[in-house]
Amino acid sequence: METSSTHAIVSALTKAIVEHRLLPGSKLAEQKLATHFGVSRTLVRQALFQLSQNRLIRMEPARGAFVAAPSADEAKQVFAVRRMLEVQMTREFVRDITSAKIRALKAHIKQEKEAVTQEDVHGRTELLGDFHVRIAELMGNHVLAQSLGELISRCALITLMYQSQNAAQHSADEHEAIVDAMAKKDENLAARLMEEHLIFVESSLSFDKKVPTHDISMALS
Amino acid sequence: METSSTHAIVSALTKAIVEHRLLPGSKLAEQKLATHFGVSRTLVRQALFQLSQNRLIRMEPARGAFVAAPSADEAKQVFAVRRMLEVQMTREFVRDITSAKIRALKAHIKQEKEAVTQEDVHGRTELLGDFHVRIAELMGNHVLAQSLGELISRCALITLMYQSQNAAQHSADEHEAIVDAMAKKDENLAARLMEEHLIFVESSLSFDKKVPTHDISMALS
DNA sequence: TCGACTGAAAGTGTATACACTTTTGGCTTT
DNA sequence: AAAGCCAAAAGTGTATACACTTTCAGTCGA
Repeated sequence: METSSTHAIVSALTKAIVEHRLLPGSKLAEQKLATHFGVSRTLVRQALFQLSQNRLIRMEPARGAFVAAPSADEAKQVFAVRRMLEVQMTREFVRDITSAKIRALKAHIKQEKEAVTQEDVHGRTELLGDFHVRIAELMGNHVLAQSLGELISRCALITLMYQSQNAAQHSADEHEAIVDAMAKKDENLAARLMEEHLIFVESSLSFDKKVPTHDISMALS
Repeated sequence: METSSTHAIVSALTKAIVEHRLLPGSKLAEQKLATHFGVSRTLVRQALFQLSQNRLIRMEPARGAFVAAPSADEAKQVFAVRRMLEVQMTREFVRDITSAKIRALKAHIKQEKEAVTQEDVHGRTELLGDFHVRIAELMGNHVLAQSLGELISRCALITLMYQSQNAAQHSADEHEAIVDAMAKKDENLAARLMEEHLIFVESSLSFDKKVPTHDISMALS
């Protein structure tokens, strides 16, 4: 099972949602998606179910699927979990660090900075989130990487909408400071910086904006 | 959408898998499940997809669904994530503790001990896992509770199979010690006990046993 | 006797059909 | 002109159909 068709649909929709080409609240009509992707509603439904489990969309009985619009409260909870997880992750990462891992993270940050200066909004948001997943992967813990990835894409729905370029620049700088502390094997400093970083990201969000909705085929084309 | 039929199937299968009435490796044939639950394959497939996302089953293309058999390595990773998450959770829980929360946890432990002395294997495993989720719920963080719940049911597949009554008794005792430390608002002690507890649970597992497979209708009846 | 072939049975993957619910647009009524 | 109402259109929820793949039993050949 799990033929690649549905996976392709999930990926395309995830990307569109996280990049805010599909805005929170947008209706995702099954038949429209089906014709867009050239498949039957069956596969679209499978994809939508999967997305609803990732909390990227919500499904209302007999009414259909809509792009999720996480509440401020939910966002706070997601960030609280990320802090719990990532502070400890940072500590364990430092305990088992190698120069190769440091190099990998520094290379990543270089990419981030380029995306920021080029004002590549989609690219930069993806990279800024990937930094955290990257650490998990470098630890070799795929379960951690997956869990964290889900949490991050869940709040990407929020961050991307409201993160200014300034904040993005700041994030990249903080990533750099974290890696520097890691390189010095200063576990406590790295952990503290990571915590402060997450607190900063969270505090830089504003939840009082109103968002319009969007046309599906335009967003996916 | 998300009509309750599929949810009922997911619950029934989850329970059967976690309680080891369906053993790792068992085939879950769609038509058999469909007739068992009195629905069409459509709904069964939805349920199976959901379970595969929770990693309770794995699906092979054109071959079908099988109860997952997590590897020792995967189990280690899951426990590593749990430690990261729960040590911090314990700290934050202590910071915001009330006597009502302590009472709730103590009541829970009482139930655990009863299940252990009555050798109620299914009940005790559920309760021992629920203790951890309960803490998350008492913090009011549903995201945390859900994430943790998924991790726990994922390794329930492992723990239940191999946990002896001795180990279960020991777990309940450790839960008690943790709550005592919490009640004293000793954040460091509570966190350390939680970490040691998780290390103990993990170390008490053995992965070298072989498991037979099972008949579906027998397991679900 | 054992292994390789073969065809039927069983099972999965996707599309379609159809009942039922929600939405929509216009018509009536006040 | 605005509110309520009804029928048609659109959309969701579940079952079924059908093509294709895997599995398995039985047969043939070495």
